[in-house]
Amino acid sequence: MRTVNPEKHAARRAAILGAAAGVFAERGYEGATTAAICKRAGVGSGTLFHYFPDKRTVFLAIVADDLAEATAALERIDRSDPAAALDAVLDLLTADLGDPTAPGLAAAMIQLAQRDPEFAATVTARDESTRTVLTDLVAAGRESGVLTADVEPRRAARWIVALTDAGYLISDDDGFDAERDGAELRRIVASYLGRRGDGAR
Amino acid sequence: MRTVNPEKHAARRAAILGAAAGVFAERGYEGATTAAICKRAGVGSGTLFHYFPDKRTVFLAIVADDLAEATAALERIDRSDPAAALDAVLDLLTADLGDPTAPGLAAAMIQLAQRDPEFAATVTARDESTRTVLTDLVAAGRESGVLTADVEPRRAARWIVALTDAGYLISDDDGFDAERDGAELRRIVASYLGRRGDGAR
DNA sequence: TCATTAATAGAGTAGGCACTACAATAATGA
DNA sequence: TCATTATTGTAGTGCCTACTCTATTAATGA
Repeated sequence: MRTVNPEKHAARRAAILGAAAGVFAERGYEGATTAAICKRAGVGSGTLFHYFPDKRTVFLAIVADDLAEATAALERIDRSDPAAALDAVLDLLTADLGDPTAPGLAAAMIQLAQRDPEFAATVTARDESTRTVLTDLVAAGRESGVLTADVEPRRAARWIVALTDAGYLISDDDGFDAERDGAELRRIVASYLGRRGDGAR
Repeated sequence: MRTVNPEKHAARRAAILGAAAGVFAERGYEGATTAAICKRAGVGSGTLFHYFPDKRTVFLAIVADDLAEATAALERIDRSDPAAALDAVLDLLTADLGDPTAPGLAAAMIQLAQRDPEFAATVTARDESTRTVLTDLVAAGRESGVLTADVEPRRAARWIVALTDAGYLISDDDGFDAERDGAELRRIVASYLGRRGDGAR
């Protein structure tokens, strides 16, 4: 007999997904070849297709894993103080601003979401969980008086997410600085929401 | 003898580019097949490659044409009043927010720019002309006192462009409304720049 | 009208792609 | 140790791709 070793399996799987994320980021979904993914992961094509039925599922797994991680991180946030919680969410959203693969990966996701409804749903779900939390926080912040701007919480939440996405899009520009531009992003959000007291943070 | 008819040539060329833009938007750069472009444009593959040497050049032409158009529109703006000029630039930047192909096209551009330096330069040039104008306007606005926020003009210009780009990326979301969300975008920019008087516009 | 040649379509081609078939290896339980 | 089977690599395979070749059409100038 022989049973599966779940740790080894998970490790190999993660290695493949990591390599795949890099290739997808550099070449887009269609441009990424399974051969390139195999090479970077250091496995044969037989191995790749032993772990995943097809290329599409590989990409889906990347997003699904990230969704699970992001959701878990969101749930760990203490929401008793809206202002502090808002900062914490922004920390999460801007955490990977220095990651050079981020813009390419985001572009690849948008691209596939364009014509793959199931994939689109996964991506939407990822944004949705963040938006829901932000919507609540903005509403609570306005009620408690910390946020003074007259905004619709739901719409504001969407734009805050969009704003951080924008950060990833320009993060491969010359002159982009993860720290300084991260601070700028917070300043934009703070002024948008009419945050009282600390202008930037 | 027979000479080229520049009008007919330009018309056919434009028809091909229009069809190509749609296909690139829907399927991404690699996912777009020349066959699909030909079919949508209603021409044979021989015709396509009579007008363009290869697929990459087709995409490059789309961006280059758009760059020329955008630059011309920017130059037409009266820059004597910084506040009004800022509004005019924002009008230009948000003009196509209702275009359903915009997010896909933007994603395809990011994707190809990732690994094609010449293409990346063209895209950068497109953003750069807008950024330069915005940088000047923000600086002028601060000097004249219309803009009260303590921002670096250059960095602010970059973020304003990024913000509008983000608008295009979320413009295929459920609940997105070109007019309302366009207004929201202006509100964000206005508060960010500390625009005096009219909060939204 | 007629020679010239731009414009066009469509069949064809070489190469690259996702994915498979299969043989070989090695980790497990007994 | 040995049987079992999860795991792996390699050598395909058929399909689809960007692009080419060539024959045909039709617009122009003389």
